[in-house]
Amino acid sequence: MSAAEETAEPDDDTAKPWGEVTPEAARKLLVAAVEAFAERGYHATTTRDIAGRAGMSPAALYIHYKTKEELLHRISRIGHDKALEILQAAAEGPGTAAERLDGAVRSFVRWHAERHTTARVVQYELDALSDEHRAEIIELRRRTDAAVRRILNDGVKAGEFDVPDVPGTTLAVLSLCIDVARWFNAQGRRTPDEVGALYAGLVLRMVTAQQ
Amino acid sequence: MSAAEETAEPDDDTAKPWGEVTPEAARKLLVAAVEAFAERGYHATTTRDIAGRAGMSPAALYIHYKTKEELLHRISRIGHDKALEILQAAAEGPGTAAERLDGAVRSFVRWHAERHTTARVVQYELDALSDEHRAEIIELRRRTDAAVRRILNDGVKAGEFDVPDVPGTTLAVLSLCIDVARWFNAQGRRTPDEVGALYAGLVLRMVTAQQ
DNA sequence: CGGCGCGCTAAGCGCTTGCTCACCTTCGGG
DNA sequence: CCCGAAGGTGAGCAAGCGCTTAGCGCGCCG
Repeated sequence: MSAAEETAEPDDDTAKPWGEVTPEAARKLLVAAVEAFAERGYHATTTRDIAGRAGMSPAALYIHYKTKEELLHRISRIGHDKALEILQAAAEGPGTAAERLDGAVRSFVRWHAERHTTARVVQYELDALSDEHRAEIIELRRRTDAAVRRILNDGVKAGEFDVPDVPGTTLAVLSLCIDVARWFNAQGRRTPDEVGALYAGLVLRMVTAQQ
Repeated sequence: MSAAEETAEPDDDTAKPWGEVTPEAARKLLVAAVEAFAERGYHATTTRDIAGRAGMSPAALYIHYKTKEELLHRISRIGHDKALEILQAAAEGPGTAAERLDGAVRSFVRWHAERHTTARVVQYELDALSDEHRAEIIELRRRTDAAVRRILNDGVKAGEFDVPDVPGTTLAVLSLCIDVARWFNAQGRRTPDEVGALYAGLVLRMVTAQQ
């Protein structure tokens, strides 16, 4: 398994979204599950539906995953890892706090728009996870929150931002970005880039001193 | 049925949330369904669970509602009516655009926080509705959107606001408010009033000219 | 005070669910 | 050239699902 992973290029997870899921059949099943969960929700999706979308028999699912919940966990875990990676890269990057916040919101929103099927599963199907799996994911979300809070704190310290309630504003910024997954429609008028630019501008106004 | 409704005071739907659902047993079932749908989601909730929470047998549900989906529709319809009422009252009220926007966000957020179980069902279980019922609800949401957009347009016309993209900003404002239903926790540190005040302040910064 | 109708229940029907199991194919190594 | 592991299938099991139906208790009207 790790030998197969090494044959892939190291950075192709942006180009090929589920490149880290290694047996071909397991990836096909996982992609099918993402689509189905995003469309109908976890509980309304049957294992027969997932297998059918992947062009396989229902039993094939259980060769690669122990349960339907394990499939959801794999999706949620990989998605949260990606989300955290995006925000931490923005938080630890160069530039002023304003520039980093702009980049963070822009890329986080773009991810929620471009990959809104995945994001929908990642953000709205937490309750369906088992207790242990949910706890693991919640820890990742805590770190996501911390990355944004760090940018805001930096900006306040540098005098760039005027933010009376940093934790509350962190919540609002993440909230705004995450909700994109709920309403974004690929057939709609706005491209992911446009939404990212719009939202980054709005967030910067929220934190900038009013004069 | 209308005779029974007339015996209630005209304005008690704020004090007694589901006062408009008239046979006592039907209301108990609906309240139980709201709790169950909010906790587990529509598809993961069984009719036995709803009836059990209401202290009745599973069959009792079908005396008052034709199907489980009809229950969801009743909840969604009443909830959307209430949400629209809140925003239209704010939009058509007196005061400057800034004052009306402040009031709109404050009361809309407060509703999503205080009644976050109901709001969660209303905002996140649209997909489970039948096609006709979903179309009816989407029309209500269009009007909700229009109420906020009207405030923003008024503010721009009056020179109070600097909003380059009114439809996009309308989306963002509603998005911010709606997402409260996802994360709000009654055991958390913030009261609905505090969140409403915080969010109203952030939204005003989003639309106010920067100078 | 008899009986009628309404609100409710116990039991269960037909179906779908997540998941299993016996079996089949394919294919690289001795 | 056969063999065993890996990956797949068809059929089906037990459990749980939404919903129905036959019948029960009880308040109300003649």
